[in-house]
Amino acid sequence: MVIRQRAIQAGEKEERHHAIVDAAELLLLRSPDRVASVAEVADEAGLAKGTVYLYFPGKEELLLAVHERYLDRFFGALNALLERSRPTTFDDLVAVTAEHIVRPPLFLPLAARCFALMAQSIPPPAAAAFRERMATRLERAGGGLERHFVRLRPGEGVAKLRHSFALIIGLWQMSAASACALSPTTATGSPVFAWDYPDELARALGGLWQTVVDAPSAAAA
Amino acid sequence: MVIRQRAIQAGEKEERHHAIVDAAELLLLRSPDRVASVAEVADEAGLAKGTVYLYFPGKEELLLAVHERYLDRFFGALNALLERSRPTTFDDLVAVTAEHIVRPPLFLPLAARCFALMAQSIPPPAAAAFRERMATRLERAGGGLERHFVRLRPGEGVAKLRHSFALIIGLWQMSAASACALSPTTATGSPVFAWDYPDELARALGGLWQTVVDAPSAAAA
Amino acid sequence: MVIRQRAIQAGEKEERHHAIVDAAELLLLRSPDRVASVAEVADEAGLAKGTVYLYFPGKEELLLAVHERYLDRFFGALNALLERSRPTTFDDLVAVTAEHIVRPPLFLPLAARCFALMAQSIPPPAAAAFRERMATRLERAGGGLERHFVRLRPGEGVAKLRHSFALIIGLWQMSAASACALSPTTATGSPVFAWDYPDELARALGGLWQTVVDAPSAAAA
Amino acid sequence: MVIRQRAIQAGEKEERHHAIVDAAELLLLRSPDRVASVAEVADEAGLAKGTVYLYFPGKEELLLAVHERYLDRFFGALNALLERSRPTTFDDLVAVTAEHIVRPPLFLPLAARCFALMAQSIPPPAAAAFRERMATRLERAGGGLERHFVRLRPGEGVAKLRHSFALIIGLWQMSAASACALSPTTATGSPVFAWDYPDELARALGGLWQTVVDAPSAAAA
DNA sequence: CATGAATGAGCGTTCATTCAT
DNA sequence: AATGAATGAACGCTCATTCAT
Repeated sequence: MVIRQRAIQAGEKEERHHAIVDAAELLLLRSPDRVASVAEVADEAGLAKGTVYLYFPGKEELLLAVHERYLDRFFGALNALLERSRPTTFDDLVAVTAEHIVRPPLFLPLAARCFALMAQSIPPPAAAAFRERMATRLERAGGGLERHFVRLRPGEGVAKLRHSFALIIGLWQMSAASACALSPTTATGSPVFAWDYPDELARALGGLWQTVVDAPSAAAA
Repeated sequence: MVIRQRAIQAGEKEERHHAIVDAAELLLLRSPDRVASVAEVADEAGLAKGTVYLYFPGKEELLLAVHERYLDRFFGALNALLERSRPTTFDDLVAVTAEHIVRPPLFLPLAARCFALMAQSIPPPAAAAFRERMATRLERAGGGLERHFVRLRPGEGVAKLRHSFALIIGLWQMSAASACALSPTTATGSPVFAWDYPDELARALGGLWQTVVDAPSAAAA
Repeated sequence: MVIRQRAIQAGEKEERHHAIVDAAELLLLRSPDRVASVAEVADEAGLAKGTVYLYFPGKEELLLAVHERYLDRFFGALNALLERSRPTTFDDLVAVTAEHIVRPPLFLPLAARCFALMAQSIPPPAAAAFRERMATRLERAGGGLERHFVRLRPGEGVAKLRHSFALIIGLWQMSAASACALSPTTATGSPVFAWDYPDELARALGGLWQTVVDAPSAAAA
Repeated sequence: MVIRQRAIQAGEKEERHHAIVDAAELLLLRSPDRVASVAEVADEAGLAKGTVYLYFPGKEELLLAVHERYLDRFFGALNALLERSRPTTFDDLVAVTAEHIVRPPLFLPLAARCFALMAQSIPPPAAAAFRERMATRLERAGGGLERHFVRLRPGEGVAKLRHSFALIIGLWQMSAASACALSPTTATGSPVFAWDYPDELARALGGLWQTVVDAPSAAAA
């Protein structure tokens, strides 16, 4: 095996951590239907299997790290949007969602898998730590939403975010489940399942946010 | 080595099929965190392992069959509601959901698992067949909704149903993921994740249906 | 892999069981310093790895089965000796020991390993079952000894047997530990460790049985 | 990343050596069923993993060092006993054995493990060196025994010691193997294995030494 | 001297699926 | 139709040891 430099400086250590997450992500992208084995991840990162375990307690946590990176990007963009001085519109929110959640091919399948992981394979302390980190981001974004959308009462920002996320995930799963049988032959019997995820999501979110967004002018009046 | 009667009669075949699904469901209920092996299911059903494969092409399809039975019960109740002569209220819908989706301990975890299955393990033809069967039920229920809720334009009944289902599933997964780390110590740092699924679901569905439901007087008029 | 006939008759099953134990024994003999992996054993037996687990709950039990077969042979010979009509002498006992314990190259190393196994890796119920089976043989042999050696009071037969076995095992371990460093260069500094196991064992057993054996004529007189 | 003083002084070197053995012993005592990893030992000693390898060629030798320390204590006490001016009785010997071998919770399990080690994992030169050191102690003690017990002919002192040691070790292993399955339920079918190690050992040693000890009057005469 | 990051061989076990009987 | 014996791929994790710094 290629012996890379040892990571002795703190910075180098973070780099290694990063490299492993990168490798895991790459492999996930390359074959979306299966989770790569730790051996494959290590190989892709140019490290030995054991080395992965110096940086992650286990395979689950590694997967979660990939997921968290995507979540961070999304929340980063969302909070940037909400903390600008300009007002934020519903369309802005949809755009951020499209950009960071719908467009990356990994976000949604990974999120779905990680929900399952959290509920069974991740050791409770790690799960709790993850949850706490997410809570911080959620609260910040929730507060931001309440500032921009005056119809949201205190606490409703976080709740709306939660419901939106649930909708995004749930709808994607239904879409993915439906889509699997469609590709080879386009012979779709019923049009009930022939819908496009991004469009349908926009409509669904529209329905969920309708009363919050509908007439900002009215609130201003 | 008990050699059972052959299930020659058509009725016996269906009975066997049923018995296997029953066994799978029972085992799923008995230990919710793991999926029973085919051997266990066969054992519970009083059959040999190989016999299960005479009735189901594989383990996935067996799981799907359990899921479908729950879905059938739900759609049966929903369609019964919508096809009565009396008007149906939003509260009626919530009640049916509570009764057939939230209350049974298996519906939601099974649904989440089956979505994942459909997207990767179920052979496309089987997935398509399942989808078709669901499509029938969905369309029927969607049409019923449009008759009872006049604000729903043609096609919106099915869409609203879809969105609701997505919300129900997505929110449950978030709830399950959060809940895992909470039980032992109630010391939750942030209240952002400390919520009750049924309550939160009611609120979320309320948000989604708000504009459809808001003015029942119109329907009465 | 070679697909052997399926073992459907009870006799065939025992044959398979036997074949696996044979394979394990052969591998143990071939490389005495390591325990073969289950894969190797299966391979040697011409079976698939999984098949081994149809016949043994785990690797430990397999090893124990090899050990037990040796023990059975020894106890078989010992009890045959004690249940003849002719009187049994101490030399007879030594001969049986030499034949079934000292001569087979596997008995002693395996016994030592199995003691360690019993104390940690074997699940208690299996260990208890093994112990019970041995208890039966021990008691029978102990009773036989008491009939042949009149100086042994009730219960002392089993005890003497136990002590003898402890001596046999313990001395062998000391011998094995000493021998390891002797083979390559015969340059033994001190003669304290330069002894031959069989000889030394005979002397040690002589010491242990001296008062039991010494003057049978006196007892007869 | 604490950088410790270099152990330049010879005294410091020995201290380090000692500290590592102490750590290993402590960990062995703390969890008797498993052998601590080198990392744990290093940690317990407040050193880095690599440092352990500056003081010991490998893990086995470390274990052996712990064992040897116990052996030294035993031989120290035994030789002190034998080199007093007062006569030594068999009961004195039993008492020393009880004090230094049976009572310390580590002696016997460690001895059993080390015998296995010697026979396979320890490199022959190290094993030979260990053997030599033990030979010295053994011969000295053997000679002492011959002075105190007149029935022992030249060379029999060492032999009797060897046999006793074999009996002590072997019987302990049988005891440990039997004990494992007894604790939870005292429902032991057969009493053949229900015996107490210290008692049984006393009886067994009594049998082995009987002819040597029997007539103390002769020594007194 | 001391460190600790990196290595990578090693292995028992499960279980969905097949197919000879 | 039913059985259940046989298959064999798949994989996470530990930990003694090395060696660059």
